[in-house]
Amino acid sequence: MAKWNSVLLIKAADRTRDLFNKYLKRLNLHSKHFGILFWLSQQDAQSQVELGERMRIDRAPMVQLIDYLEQQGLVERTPHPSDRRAHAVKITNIGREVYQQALQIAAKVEAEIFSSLSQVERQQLNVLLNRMMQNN
Amino acid sequence: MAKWNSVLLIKAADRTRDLFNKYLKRLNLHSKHFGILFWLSQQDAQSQVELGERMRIDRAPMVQLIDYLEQQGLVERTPHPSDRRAHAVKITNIGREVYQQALQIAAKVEAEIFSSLSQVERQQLNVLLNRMMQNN
DNA sequence: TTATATTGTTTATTTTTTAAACAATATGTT
DNA sequence: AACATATTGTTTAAAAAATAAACAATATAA
Repeated sequence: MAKWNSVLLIKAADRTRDLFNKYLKRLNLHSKHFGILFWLSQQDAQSQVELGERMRIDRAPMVQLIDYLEQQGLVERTPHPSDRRAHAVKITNIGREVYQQALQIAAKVEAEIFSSLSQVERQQLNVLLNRMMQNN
Repeated sequence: MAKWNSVLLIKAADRTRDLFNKYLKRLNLHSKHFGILFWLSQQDAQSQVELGERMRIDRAPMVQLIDYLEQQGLVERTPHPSDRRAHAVKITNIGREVYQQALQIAAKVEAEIFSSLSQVERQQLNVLLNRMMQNN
């Protein structure tokens, strides 16, 4: 009986997201919020549309997510240097601190979710997933 | 810069599900419907709660999903042999046919999603994901 | 027997998504 | 320059989905 990678992939991801969301509640955050902080920590001062493209979130719901993070003081909307329509969303110092805590949670989730895999296997998985996601 | 397996996993799964849903529209199905047919083809005559447990879907929305599949003639509710509260949901002959077509779509999705991985790597991924999902 | 739990269902509530419209600005074309 | 078209962020409305609560029927446990 063949086991479909796509089925397994979706199942594993659902479980991971659920667990992550469960733990993130302690920081009053959702995995989508984490995603934004993640991408901003990769590259600061992105527009809302840019963030949405990376996260496959439409700009309409993105407004609320940024609203929430801004309200929590974790990011701020600043004028975009080259496009007056857009905002350059920046992570704040507090945002960086909270993101560090979120990273610890992420580490905990990883430890839990991938507990049945050895370090080498986790690295293997990383290589495979990275390759899959290469084109965008 | 560390890439988190959990982040990659969720992203890969989202992309996979989106693509699968896109193709499944041709059969007027959703990936959740496919999931039900998948599990019924693994083991027929399961109760709605059983199916829901496997798929992490509450019994309330499960009612509608089964309604839809029944309406399409792909499954039928039959009396449960040992529990008069429950239904034994069975896949029909038509359901089996449509499921075969859905499998072809799944194969196409797999081919597309995992195109950057070799056969050996796909097998590797399969082993890793299976191990992760082992406990339940 | 009685109390408690479970299955399937319906209804209502809440949350999310998606779509549509808008002003401001940007880009592309003539 | 002038014009048409596209894009960004936002709000609002509409649609879809998830969650919760309640219920009858039946099952299980005390």
